[in-house]
Amino acid sequence: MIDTKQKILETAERLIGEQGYSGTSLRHIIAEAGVNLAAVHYHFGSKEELLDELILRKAGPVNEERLARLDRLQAEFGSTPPPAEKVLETFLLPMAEAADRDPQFVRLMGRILAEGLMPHVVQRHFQTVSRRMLGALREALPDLSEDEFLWRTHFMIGAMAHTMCGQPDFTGKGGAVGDFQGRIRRLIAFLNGGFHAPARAATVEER
Amino acid sequence: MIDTKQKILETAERLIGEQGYSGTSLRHIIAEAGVNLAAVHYHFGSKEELLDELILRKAGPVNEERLARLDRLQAEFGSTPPPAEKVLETFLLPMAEAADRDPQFVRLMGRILAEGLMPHVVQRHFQTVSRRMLGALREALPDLSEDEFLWRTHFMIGAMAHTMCGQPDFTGKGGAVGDFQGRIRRLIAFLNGGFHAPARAATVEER
DNA sequence: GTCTATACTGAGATAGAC
DNA sequence: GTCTATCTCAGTATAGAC
Repeated sequence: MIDTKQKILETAERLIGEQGYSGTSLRHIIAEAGVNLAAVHYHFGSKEELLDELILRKAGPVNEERLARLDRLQAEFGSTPPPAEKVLETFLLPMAEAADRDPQFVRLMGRILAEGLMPHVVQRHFQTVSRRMLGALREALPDLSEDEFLWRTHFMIGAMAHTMCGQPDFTGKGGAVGDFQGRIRRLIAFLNGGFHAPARAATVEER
Repeated sequence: MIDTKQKILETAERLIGEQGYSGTSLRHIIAEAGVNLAAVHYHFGSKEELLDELILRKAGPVNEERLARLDRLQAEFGSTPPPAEKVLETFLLPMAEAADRDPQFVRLMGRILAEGLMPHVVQRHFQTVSRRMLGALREALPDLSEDEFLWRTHFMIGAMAHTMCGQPDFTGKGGAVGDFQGRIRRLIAFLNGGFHAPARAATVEER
């Protein structure tokens, strides 16, 4: 049945989004999906390749949207590089919009990034978009040293991953659980401030 | 042998720091330490409690140093709240100094935070210091709304965790693997910029 | 009190029957 | 394509040796 593969994908996405990759066993997935354990290995090969397929299906459209928006942004600005905040928006807003449509997926991606698992899988699906985004960001921030810039993108990835898979402890008051766009707009403002901060480390230790 | 417990702790710290908590089996630990599997459960009860003991031994002194520095900082400033950057330093620098002495531990802690595992264990060891730090940070940033402040601390945790357990991809050039203090000073500058960013993402840059 | 030997359950993976 | 049976290795539990 073609349904089998689809049911595995849907169930895996939901459960991994809820409990993380390591926290979700194939046996849990197949029980909820009502399929046989060996079917997973027949259709995907391994648990890791199941995740790979999941990422491909969900992240692909988002990454295409990102590249399209960056194209438009750079065309709009012509020869002058677009400001960092605009670049951050083309990178982060498509994900936020996808998240409000499909919250499971973004939590899944956040968990993958945060857990640091399968870097080769992540790299394969995101290296094109990340190379272009970081290039555009670099042009917007020509005054930063190369090391400083790389570290700040590292900080950005960490903040982004953590934001994708969780929320702060709103003790007492509920705090909007959904509303990824609002959350991501806050993140963009924060990151923009961070990227434009004076680089004092560079003055303390020279490189 | 009393050495058994110590050997388990040392080996576990090293291996978990290298491969993560989930990626390190007890059987790998006991093989390297040259002890029996059941000895782990005799001394610690479970893999999770072994990690708990590890965190207690290593994070305890760092957290005491953090609180002591915050005390001194607040005493120094009297009734006016110390600026955010100073508060961030009292929170982050003790960890960086410990890291340059003992790199394994900070990578271990970063992995725990990033993997999002055992939140109750993390909470128990860090709730005192985090409550005081966030309180001091809040006083330094009275203009932020409560939600905005909470989200920004969330971004901070993500950037911090990611920075503790990894480094950017210095393609080609090596990039100092150690030097946690330099890395953390860069992070402090970045976070300080983020915390002081205008609350709503403006269409036009103003910095 | 400390540790060893051993067994139990559940994880991912695989071979082969249908 | 699907399913049963089985393999290895994970964390855990316990009885008993010293």
